[in-house]
Amino acid sequence: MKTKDIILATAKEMISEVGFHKATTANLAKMANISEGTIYRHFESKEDILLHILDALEESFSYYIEAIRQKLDRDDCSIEEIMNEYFSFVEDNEIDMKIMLSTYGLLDSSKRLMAVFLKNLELVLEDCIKLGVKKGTIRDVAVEENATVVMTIIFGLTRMQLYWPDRRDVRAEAVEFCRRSILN
Amino acid sequence: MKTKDIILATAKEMISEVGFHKATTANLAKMANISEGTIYRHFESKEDILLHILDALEESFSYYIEAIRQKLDRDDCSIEEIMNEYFSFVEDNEIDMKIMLSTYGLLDSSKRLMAVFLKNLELVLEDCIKLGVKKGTIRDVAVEENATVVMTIIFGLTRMQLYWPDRRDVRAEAVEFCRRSILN
Amino acid sequence: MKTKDIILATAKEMISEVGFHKATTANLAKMANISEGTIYRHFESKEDILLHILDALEESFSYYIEAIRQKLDRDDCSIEEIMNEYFSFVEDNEIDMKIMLSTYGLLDSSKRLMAVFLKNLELVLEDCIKLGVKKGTIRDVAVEENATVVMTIIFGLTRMQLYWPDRRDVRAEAVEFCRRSILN
Amino acid sequence: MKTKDIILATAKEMISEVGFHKATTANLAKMANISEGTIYRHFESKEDILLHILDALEESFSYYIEAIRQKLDRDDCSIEEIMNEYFSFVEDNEIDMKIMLSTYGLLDSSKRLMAVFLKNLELVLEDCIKLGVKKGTIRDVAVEENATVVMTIIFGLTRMQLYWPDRRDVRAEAVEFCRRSILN
DNA sequence: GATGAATGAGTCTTCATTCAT
DNA sequence: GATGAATGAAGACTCATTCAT
Repeated sequence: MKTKDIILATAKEMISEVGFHKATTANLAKMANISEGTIYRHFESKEDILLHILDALEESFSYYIEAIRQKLDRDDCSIEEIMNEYFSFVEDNEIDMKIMLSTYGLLDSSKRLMAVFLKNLELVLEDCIKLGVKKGTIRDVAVEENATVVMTIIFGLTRMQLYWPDRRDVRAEAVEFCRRSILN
Repeated sequence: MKTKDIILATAKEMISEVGFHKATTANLAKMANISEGTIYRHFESKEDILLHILDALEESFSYYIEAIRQKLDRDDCSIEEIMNEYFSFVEDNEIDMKIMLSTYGLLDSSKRLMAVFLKNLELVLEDCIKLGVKKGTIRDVAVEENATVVMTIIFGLTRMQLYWPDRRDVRAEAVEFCRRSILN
Repeated sequence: MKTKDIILATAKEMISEVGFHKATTANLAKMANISEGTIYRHFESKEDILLHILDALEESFSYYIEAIRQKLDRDDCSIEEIMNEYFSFVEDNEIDMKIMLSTYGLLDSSKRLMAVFLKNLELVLEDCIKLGVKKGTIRDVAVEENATVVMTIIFGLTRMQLYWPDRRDVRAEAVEFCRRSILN
Repeated sequence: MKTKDIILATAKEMISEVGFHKATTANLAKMANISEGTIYRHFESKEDILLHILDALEESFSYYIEAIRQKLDRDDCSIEEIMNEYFSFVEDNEIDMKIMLSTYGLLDSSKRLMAVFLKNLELVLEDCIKLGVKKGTIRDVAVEENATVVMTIIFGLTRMQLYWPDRRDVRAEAVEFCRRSILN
């Protein structure tokens, strides 16, 4: 494992656990078993580390969205699929997601990325609902508003899952909840 | 207005706007038109200020819960009422809510208070659903799981509302969404 | 003596002796018997200290120039007087002058101030020579060019005096040198 | 061009442009298209590079002085010749001269070399004036003091020329100025 | 000879907290 | 109660130098 990746991995762990501010360069260096100076050989600044983490997450997310889009194009995608795949995505990117959520307000990039998440999730849900309404599998509800509601539910659920892992996992019930509400 | 309240009010504004870390005691003193030393005559530490803010919020929340409970006792409370009243509560305590949400992860007290919010909201929803099921106004769904789902929706929605005020307000649609899902 | 003045005085001494770079905030604090933090209560940055020193020097210089100008207005000023008074000025502001000369190249303000010195000295010499030529006490030489030459001599001499105090003091001979060259 | 010479040439350029402190080994390596480690294969330290530059300048200067000395021995040298040849010397060694002048105060070697410049210039001027006085071409002035004055003028002029290249060039007028003052 | 990653001491700066007045 | 100057520990970052390859 390259030093840069060690730094990145250690930083991910630290930031997700104690937050960006308490993840100091001194602690990071100690935990990664490198010197503080080495951090700056691989990253321009402490913020730059965060940027790299967020960039990687953005790329991962774009793949998820791309996969959903392809299914939508093949007319082969349901709300529950979007939800479940997103739940999987979050599980696979747990640490990065926590970092994005916890650095919102600290960094423009973080806020921007979160907007990308919200917008894209909303758009695929819109398209999916539109399709469902046309096919008759989904009730004739206001498309945009309901897409936003479902997006909000998804987002709220994953946040709960990430930050309160001890709580009852209701993702499956949430899917059912949505099905009952908008499926014919 | 007493000095202590001036400090509290100024701190609220600053913390909700720039976050706990960037709200320095120096800035706080300047904005409150007092000296830095005075802060420490009224509070033990910077963290202590936050604690006071959270305590006040907890008290406000307890009134809200109490009101709901009384309605429940009179058998006079619906899911939408709980939701709408909570939305009102959040609107009335916008700044404090933002502070709680943004200091989660920084302070144990903050996390504890949030657990109080989640738990209480969940409990009243549970009772409300139980009652509804008994009365036949609500479908025969798993009570606890659905209470958790609705709670998650409510919580996700208010966070969205607080942090993305520019986004479409879908609180009314969300209420409808829930009604369709669990009402008979 | 106020803390700010203690810092300023200590900084002057240190910078003039070891240079701006080696005059670290840690050393400054130690030598001034204060903590490093105190420096930043009185100055915005290390550079800001230097700026204060240069500003004070600029003000002192403006008084010197003003005095010369008044003499010129009264038609009561000779080249040797300008030279001797400037030598006195430099002696009185020895440390500050050394700082200006040694921070040239580090700071725009320093370069700017030096330009002020050169220009003003040059201008009063020009006026003085012009007057002398008119009165017939000075030979009919190119005014501007000779003013520049004399200014350069003065400036070179004072630098030598400041940085090589062990060298033979030839300020008096330099005055004579100039008199022989341009006086009738 | 050998690696050592590339380093030397690049260092000269950098140091004269941005100063010794801002000319970091990292930048130097980058600009010279070598690795940082290579610098230390050819020089003991960053300071050592400066030493080499100064040594080379000292050697060049010794040739200039040697040439003047030979003319003096042939009784074939005037003050203006010494001045003009020195001006040429400085023009030919502009960068090195700037480095010496700007590192004075940073390095003992630099100060020592400057003393060599001053002393040698002074000595040849002394001998030249002595000769002139004997031959009757120069007035009967105090030899040593006037040598020092002329040396100071020369040194001040070249510094001005190097650091304020935009200023009016008065080297020719300065020569005239000196001629008027001490020539018969 | 050359590389370039790694080092760690040192730099400026910030900020919650204390205390004499 | 109030002040505000002083503190000092800790923060992010820099850079000359080393060393295994």
